[in-house]
Amino acid sequence: MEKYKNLGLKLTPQRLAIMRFLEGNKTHPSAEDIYSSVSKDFPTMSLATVYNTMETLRQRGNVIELTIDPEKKRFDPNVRMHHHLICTNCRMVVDVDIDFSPHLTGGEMSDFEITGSHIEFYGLCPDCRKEKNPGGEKT
Amino acid sequence: MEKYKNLGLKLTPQRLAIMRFLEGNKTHPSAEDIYSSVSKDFPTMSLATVYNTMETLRQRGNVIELTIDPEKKRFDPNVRMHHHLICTNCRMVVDVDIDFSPHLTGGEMSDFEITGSHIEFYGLCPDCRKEKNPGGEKT
DNA sequence: CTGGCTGCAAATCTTTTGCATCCTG
DNA sequence: CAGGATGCAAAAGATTTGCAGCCAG
Repeated sequence: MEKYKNLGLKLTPQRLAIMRFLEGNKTHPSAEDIYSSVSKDFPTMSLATVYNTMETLRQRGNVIELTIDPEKKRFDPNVRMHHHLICTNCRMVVDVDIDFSPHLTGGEMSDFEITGSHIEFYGLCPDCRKEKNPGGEKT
Repeated sequence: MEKYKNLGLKLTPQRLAIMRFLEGNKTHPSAEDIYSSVSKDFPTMSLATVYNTMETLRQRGNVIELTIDPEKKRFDPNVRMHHHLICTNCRMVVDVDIDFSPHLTGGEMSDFEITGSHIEFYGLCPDCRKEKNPGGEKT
């Protein structure tokens, strides 16, 4: 938790619990995921606090807000530049650590000031392949 | 509109209006965008009909549902493989027609059956650059 | 004619907000 | 002690759904 001490943010038990849950977490949880997990240890935890804390952490650059799920926001404590592989069947998300430095030239693109990029790979995860469940619509 | 005739879907005036609006549309509109535009000509148009129609068109592969906006779904009538450049300030979205065929090997990734990919480029569009409005939070 | 489509309103789900109380620094 | 954080509930948006009436095929 040391890493959070000099960020100028008030360290409440709730925040520590959320940070502990996120530490090294590779599941790309939604606010609801975080809430249901953390509230086991903190029955008084409120979903609003999760949203508040995640927004605070996002502003401080401690988490990234992912838009990979049309139903809800997901969060990623891995703030290093990386990409994602998403199972279109069960919505599991895996980090992809390839390096990709695009060159965009031509037309409207050249007038943009490009600040970043993110690749979404889609596919079927091992478990869903076994299920032989093609035509993978969401849910 | 010929292109929609043999799809086995009932061609109502509302659907035709939506399809006409989408034809060649590069603005990546949300359901609300479609609704407010189309309802000018069809005052009886309902937002629910827009959602219904878009879901139908999506299932038929006539539009793609984009998850590039955390606030709402957006739709893209361009179903060819392409990518997007998104202004982090005004949320304008531009098509990017580069070809990118990734090779994912190693670890969990190699066990996936990869079916597609999509790159999101982030940046500031020409107009927002002029505004000299960095620190581009949404809205 | 008939089944699918529309439009309205209510319901659902996610996320945000107001506010009184609490607690870290 | 003060100001930010919490937690509850209500509000705000986006999207979905139920259902009676309508209309394209």
